[in-house]
Amino acid sequence: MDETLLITKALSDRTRLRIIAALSGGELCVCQVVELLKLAPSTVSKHLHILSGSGLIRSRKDTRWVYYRLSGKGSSKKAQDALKWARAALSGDKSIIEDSKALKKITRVSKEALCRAQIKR
Amino acid sequence: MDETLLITKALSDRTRLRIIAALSGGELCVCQVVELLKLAPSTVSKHLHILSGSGLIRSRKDTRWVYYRLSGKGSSKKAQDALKWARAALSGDKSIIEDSKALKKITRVSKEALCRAQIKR
DNA sequence: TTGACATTTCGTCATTTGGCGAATTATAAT
DNA sequence: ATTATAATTCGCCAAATGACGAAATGTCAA
Repeated sequence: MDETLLITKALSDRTRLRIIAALSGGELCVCQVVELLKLAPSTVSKHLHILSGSGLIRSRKDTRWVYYRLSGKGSSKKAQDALKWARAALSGDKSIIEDSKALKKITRVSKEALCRAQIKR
Repeated sequence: MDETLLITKALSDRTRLRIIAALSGGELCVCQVVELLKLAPSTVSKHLHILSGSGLIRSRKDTRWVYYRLSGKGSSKKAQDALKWARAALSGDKSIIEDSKALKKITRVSKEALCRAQIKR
């Protein structure tokens, strides 16, 4: 029951649902999620930590950046099924659609503005 | 997103997950759920209220007793799918199995001991 | 009608949660 | 080496949550 509870608790927050939906479009680095949510980096980091702990998302570190993605194969069936439900439940949601629009802009400019160092290489 | 959040919040508590699993065996009256959970009636009532508000369960009043059941057709697809996921996630869980054993005893004796008035009719 | 019972509502309290900024860690640029 | 950047951890605070008992509500029994 503990794993199930970790999952439902992870999904029981508006911000974390937004993160799940945002990651449905592919992996994002923390700074991009911060830009989308307009929350303090420390706050976002905590949410990502909670989602990670539930097995719903995974992280990968690339030099200075940490990228998060929805966890696919390799995660538990419970987590996969929960993700499937959550993504379906959120699809079509008004605020989620706005988020994905905002995300398009963010991923377009992030390489210049958000992560300036990245473009300089 | 609000309905989705109501559902995930409803599922994000150990006691409420136990209630969902308990109702998988069929409807129960509040006093039976109280007996199973060993919590104060007021506490159980509040949990049932939260689950009702999310659309995951429904109630029916029969004279002096109120019976709760998992909501089926007629509830939203989100709720139905969430229930399906939750029930699958909980099936086989150790503490849930113990609960269902305890429930067997409760439903067997409740008509005599728990709801004495009921047998007197 | 009076009393008993099932359930809910209300008020209270301790714990958890979500937010922030400051400090810390790790990595890259100068 | 020093500085700057991305992310995390820590400590703090306000708000939400889950527990209880007392009181209120509605229904049945005597």
